[in-house]
Amino acid sequence: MAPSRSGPNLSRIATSLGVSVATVSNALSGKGRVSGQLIERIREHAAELGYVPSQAGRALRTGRSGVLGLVLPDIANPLFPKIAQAIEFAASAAGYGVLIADSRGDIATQTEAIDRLVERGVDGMIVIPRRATRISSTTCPVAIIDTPSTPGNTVSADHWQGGREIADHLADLGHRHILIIGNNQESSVQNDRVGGIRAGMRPGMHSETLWIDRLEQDGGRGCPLGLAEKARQGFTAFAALSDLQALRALTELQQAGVNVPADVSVTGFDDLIWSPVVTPSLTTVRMDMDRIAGIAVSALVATIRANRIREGMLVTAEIERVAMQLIVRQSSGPAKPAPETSEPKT
Amino acid sequence: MAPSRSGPNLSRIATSLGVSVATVSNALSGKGRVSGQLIERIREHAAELGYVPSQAGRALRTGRSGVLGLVLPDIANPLFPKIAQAIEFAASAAGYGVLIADSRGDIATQTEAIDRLVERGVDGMIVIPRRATRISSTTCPVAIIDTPSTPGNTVSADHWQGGREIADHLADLGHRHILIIGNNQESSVQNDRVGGIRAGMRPGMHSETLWIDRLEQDGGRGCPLGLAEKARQGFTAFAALSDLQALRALTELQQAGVNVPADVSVTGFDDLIWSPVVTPSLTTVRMDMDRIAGIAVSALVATIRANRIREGMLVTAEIERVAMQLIVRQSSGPAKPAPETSEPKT
DNA sequence: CTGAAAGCGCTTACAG
DNA sequence: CTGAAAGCGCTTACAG
Repeated sequence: MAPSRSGPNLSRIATSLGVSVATVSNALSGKGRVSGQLIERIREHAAELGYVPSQAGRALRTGRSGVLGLVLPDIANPLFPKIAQAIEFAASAAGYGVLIADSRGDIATQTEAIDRLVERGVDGMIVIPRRATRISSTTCPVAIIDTPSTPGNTVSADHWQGGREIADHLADLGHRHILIIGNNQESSVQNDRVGGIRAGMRPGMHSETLWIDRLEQDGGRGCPLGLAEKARQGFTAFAALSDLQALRALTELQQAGVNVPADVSVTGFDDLIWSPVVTPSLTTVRMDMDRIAGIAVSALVATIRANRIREGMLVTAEIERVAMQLIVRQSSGPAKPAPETSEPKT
Repeated sequence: MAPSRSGPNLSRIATSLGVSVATVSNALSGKGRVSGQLIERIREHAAELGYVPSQAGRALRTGRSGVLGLVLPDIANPLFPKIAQAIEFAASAAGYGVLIADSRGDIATQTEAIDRLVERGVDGMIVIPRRATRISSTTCPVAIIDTPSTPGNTVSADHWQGGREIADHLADLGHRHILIIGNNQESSVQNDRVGGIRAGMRPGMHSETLWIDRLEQDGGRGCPLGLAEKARQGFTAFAALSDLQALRALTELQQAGVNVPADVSVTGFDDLIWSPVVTPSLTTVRMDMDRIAGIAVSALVATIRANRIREGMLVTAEIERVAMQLIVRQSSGPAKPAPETSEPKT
């Protein structure tokens, strides 16, 4: 015999009330024609019994699980918790549960994670892909959150425009020599940001990009990036491609006795949790996670509602770009007039 | 008619192979007695067809969903992503999916989230409760991750012992006047940590606790904690109750021209992502998330496997405490001999 | 070793 | 307005 559930089911409510299960189902869902009075009685009784509908039964019957999958590369990376939260908000507002799968930054794991989600019967999924992965067609609708430079049905922040915001801000403050600090030349997000910053250079401005190998300091022993030296060479603004790198830059400069923002400005990207907490608080650029998550989830939900499941379905035909917003805090300020040499040595 | 799935089901494999669904099911699961040869044929054919078992059907039949719920207060809080990741690892290694529910720090939402997870048919759940919440008994096994000071079946890091590690470390370095910095007097985690630090004070040592109202700086305009002044008063060590506060302290001191670790030491808790990244890298105390998650998940899985679902079942009779580990980095060093006054003014 | 049958809980045409 | 019945896909005793 199949095991029965702990709680009451439709049939128990039905017999206990002397009506049919169909009527109970209709009354509870408000779908079939049931007299107002009976609806009342049934709902009351169901609540009394603490009836909880079985998702398994419903899913089997309707072919819908009411669950969305979320695949991300590494939730411990400080950028993703916010987006995961925004997706959970949006999904749960739309009545969906969220099944997470952390692909641990690994492509094979990502593929496997996607398969597992399909097995679990998700109605659709949102994938934040590992760097430049193409998602092989799956058996359910997929929305991708990535860079605009990724081809396909993607929603994303406009990282390039975010870069322009930074460039404009620094230009307005009179900075002419900008050191861009990144840690991953393969990242399309970082490349888009660099592209935006460069495109925002005005006549007489000049930028140079420093790629850091390792963000952590080796064994805690410290291996400075030589930023104080860069400041001496004439760079007055340090534009990091993420707040984590901005933090690295900010603290190294402070430790070296370079004052931020009096001597040099530091900016970041992403408005991560510590940005408003550090001294000086960090000027950065924020993406509207709620908006991005909302677009992805509602595109997904619309597809699920409209169509039956089809092979490798993608939910957005066009790429959606969501504007990033500049947050000016204390770490950026007017450029100091160049000291002796106006042209930094390279 | 009920909608049929996109992919093949047992019945299709069965007819296509001229055997019964029971045999196919047995062959695939390896349970009933099926001849080796037939098993081979069936599995091959299933793979060829790209058969994916329906979780809905299985769940309905077995009463198990193969999914665990994870309820947490705020996944954007930097402490939780790591634990969420560890839980996802452990669960997925045990063959379970993880449905997340972010309670947004709100107790009502937390209750609702738990109900929703039950509706979705999770086999068990892990709750990281909002501050000092008691979990009302639910219809499925529950494991709680919290402080040891929480009563009930809880697994947790030993925050008190973590505090002792910090106190011992600072004492060994010769520090006598310790300023403890916290931001939440209601938090049992922070109180346990304070308790541990205080308990580790040696004769001649003295500590004072500073509770910060707001971690962020108001509107980015800056509202210093007055730590430089505290340093002048004779405090040589600043023990923050979390790395975020440590970061606040570290950058404020640096900005004020106080050198860390030459002038004063700064320590944190939790080994968050930026701890090894800042200059100087941060001495902190780490909890073994993998261990905690492993204990919670395996206790849950064992309960699920052993018993049928019962009302408000709790999975661990005893509180499990997992030791925290001191990570010494550059932000802590030998105490400077006290300047003029050895007794700090309070 | 293999198959026929029941049943998990639900929803949805359809008949009354 | 209400009910009887079919069926979603699976697993598990049970019979052969």
